[in-house]
Amino acid sequence: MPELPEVETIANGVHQRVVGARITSVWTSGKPQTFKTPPAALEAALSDSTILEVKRVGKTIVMRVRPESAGDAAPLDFLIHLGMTGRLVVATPDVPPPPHTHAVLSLADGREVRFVDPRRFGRLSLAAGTYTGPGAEPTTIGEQEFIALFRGRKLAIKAALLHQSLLHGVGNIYADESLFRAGIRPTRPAGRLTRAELLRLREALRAVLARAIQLGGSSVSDYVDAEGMRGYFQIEHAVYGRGGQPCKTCGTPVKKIVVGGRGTHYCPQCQR
DNA sequence: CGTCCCACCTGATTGC
DNA sequence: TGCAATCAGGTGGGAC
Repeated sequence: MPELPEVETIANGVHQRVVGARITSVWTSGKPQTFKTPPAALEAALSDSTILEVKRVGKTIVMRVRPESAGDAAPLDFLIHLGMTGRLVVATPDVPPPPHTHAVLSLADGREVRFVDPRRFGRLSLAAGTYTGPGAEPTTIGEQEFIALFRGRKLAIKAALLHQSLLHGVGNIYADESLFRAGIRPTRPAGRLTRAELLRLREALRAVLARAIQLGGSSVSDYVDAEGMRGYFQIEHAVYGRGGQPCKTCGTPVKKIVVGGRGTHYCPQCQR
């Protein structure tokens, strides 16, 4: 479900609500697929800890906690990956937990942080040290570093943008939207793009992500932030989800194809 | 190692 | 209306 702008919106919203709160106990559904760290270990590590910070790294929500019990215990990173349908919501116990709730952190003030995930593609785990993610941050990466990511690569630029060990945080929507804004066809081999095209792509990506964060992300079906609010960037989508409809720039029908197994949208006129 | 493709799940929508 | 097929914002592992 969520890509960088959606994950950032959720992380910021949860941070505002729970920073400084103390986790008193943890409940888990025990569904094995959801837990990269065994549920019992998660419950033990997070119970009686204080939430120092909630932030985004790539598409992962990082909840940094300090264990209370063991005096000078080092802070710990609790990682929440939302997969396609995951949600992280702050609620009060009088609101019944929705179906597919897989983890609940009970806070000392009575509120709960709930992880809900119908398709169970999401993952919960503890990081060994400070989590830095698998790749580079698309919002802050420099020009030379960006260009170097794609050198010599034969895969389609669209597929390369989705490769999290290169750039983390970019998903299907923002790959398509940034390629449109840069005027680059998604099927082009990544290593064949010119320096000028890659610089355009870097700028397009930064602009698209910044604008999407500003609008609270894209709500394509059921994505909501920590407060249950929808995002509004989908209104500004130029190509994603617009197959067959006229290009907003030139009127040519937007094409929908499959690249790297993912639905891919582009304008055959504007993107070369 | 780089790349491709499919499995992993549930639910909403489309099509017959 | 009813039921089956198709599709979905993501990853990770196996095959080549």
